[in-house]
Amino acid sequence: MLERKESPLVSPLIGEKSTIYSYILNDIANAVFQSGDRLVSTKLAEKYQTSINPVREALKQLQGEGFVTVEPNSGARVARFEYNTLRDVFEILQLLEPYLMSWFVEEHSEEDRNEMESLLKEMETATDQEYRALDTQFHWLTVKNHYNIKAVDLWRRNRLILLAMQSNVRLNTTRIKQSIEEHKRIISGLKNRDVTAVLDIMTEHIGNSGKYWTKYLSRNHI
Amino acid sequence: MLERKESPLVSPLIGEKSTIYSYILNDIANAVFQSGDRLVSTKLAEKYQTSINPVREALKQLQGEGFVTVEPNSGARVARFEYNTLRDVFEILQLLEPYLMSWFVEEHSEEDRNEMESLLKEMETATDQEYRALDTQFHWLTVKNHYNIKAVDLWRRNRLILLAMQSNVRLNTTRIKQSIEEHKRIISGLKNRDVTAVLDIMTEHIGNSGKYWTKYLSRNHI
DNA sequence: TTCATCAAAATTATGTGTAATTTATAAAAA
DNA sequence: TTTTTATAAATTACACATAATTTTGATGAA
Repeated sequence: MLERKESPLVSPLIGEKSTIYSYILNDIANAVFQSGDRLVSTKLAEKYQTSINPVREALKQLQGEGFVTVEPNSGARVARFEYNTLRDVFEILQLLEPYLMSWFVEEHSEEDRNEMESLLKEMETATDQEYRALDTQFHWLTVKNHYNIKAVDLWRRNRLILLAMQSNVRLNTTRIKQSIEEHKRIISGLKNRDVTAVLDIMTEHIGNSGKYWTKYLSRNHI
Repeated sequence: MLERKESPLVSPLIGEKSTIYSYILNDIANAVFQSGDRLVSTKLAEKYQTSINPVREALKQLQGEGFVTVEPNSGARVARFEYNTLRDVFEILQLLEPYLMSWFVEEHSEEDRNEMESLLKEMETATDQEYRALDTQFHWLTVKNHYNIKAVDLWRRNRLILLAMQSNVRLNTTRIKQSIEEHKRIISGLKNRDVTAVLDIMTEHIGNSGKYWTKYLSRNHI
């Protein structure tokens, strides 16, 4: 189709790579197209060197997945990611993560844990952009093999919305340090296969993250 | 577009009525199109008296929502609803229902409760087809006004999948009686605004329903 | 200035036609 | 008989064209 700068940030969460669908989703997740932006099919067709029909179909699919809203006779927009959305997404993740995680605690391999630890090492020296990518990889590792494909997909989509909302914003150092600490505790809980301990940390982890972002958003009147 | 027999069964869960999208979704939810059936765009265009582009777009949206699978260069099919799907759907509902319900316990009006009681009355004399419709209405009442739109939508979609899987099958009388009893207990819990009691009954209710259907499916090797 | 009105431009919605691809069918070879 | 291969039919994918609708912007009246 067209030259596209790679978006390594989101890659694990977006499967197929070379479709208009994934181009647009990448651009949404990386805030190239931001909350509320109009997605004009003719413009997109030009951008991706194709005709409008494939674009419209991609937009319809993204509408079905909740990333795009389509107003009849008025066109498509990036879904509005604002305060309420963030709250809703976090609350859904707070239901999903423990469910997905409890399976992982029992079933994960030592290999998984090693991979997590190497991710954690990278986190310690990462910039905030890199940190978000690593954090995503870390959690993706804990959900991607779960038997409930629908739940995994759900998690993935909500996580992408978070990424889209956050990619404009810098993480502060305190929150990163706190977050790394929480990841460490998760790993040690996994080592002991201690389900309740891990779930406790997880809920705390998501809760803290949620608090951080809702505070951020309310401070900035989004 | 075209004459369509109404599908009162699913109506509350499918919003807009006169689009190709909702026609197809209705037909899926009512098992006119069944699990795995091919959805040939030319045929559908003919059926709904339109061209293939709108059909393709509707199918793409349904793909995004998980009702349809699309294999490139091979076409669309109704998503496969089988044993694993049922398990996954029930497990997701088991996460969602308590979350949505706990809000309803606190916030519902007396009017809501009256409506639920009149639904319950109808249930006592309903055929199994009618029973499913009433049951759906009953639960829809408890979730539709929740502030978390994403969660509500999620519930709605999973519920539709259940309907699609079950619309072929007769409910037995014992299960209906048991189910009515559970509904009664839910209402009385609501009256007392007793969150924990209602949630307990809910988990039991979903659990029983899940058990019934997984048993049914495994017995019939689906 | 502010509001209402109307025409032009932009954009969406969808119908039609064609190339590319896959699937189905049947004949030929093992 | 079974497998392979070739051909025809069906179907998808997409470019293009046109109709319908909305948005924009200019003009004139209050």
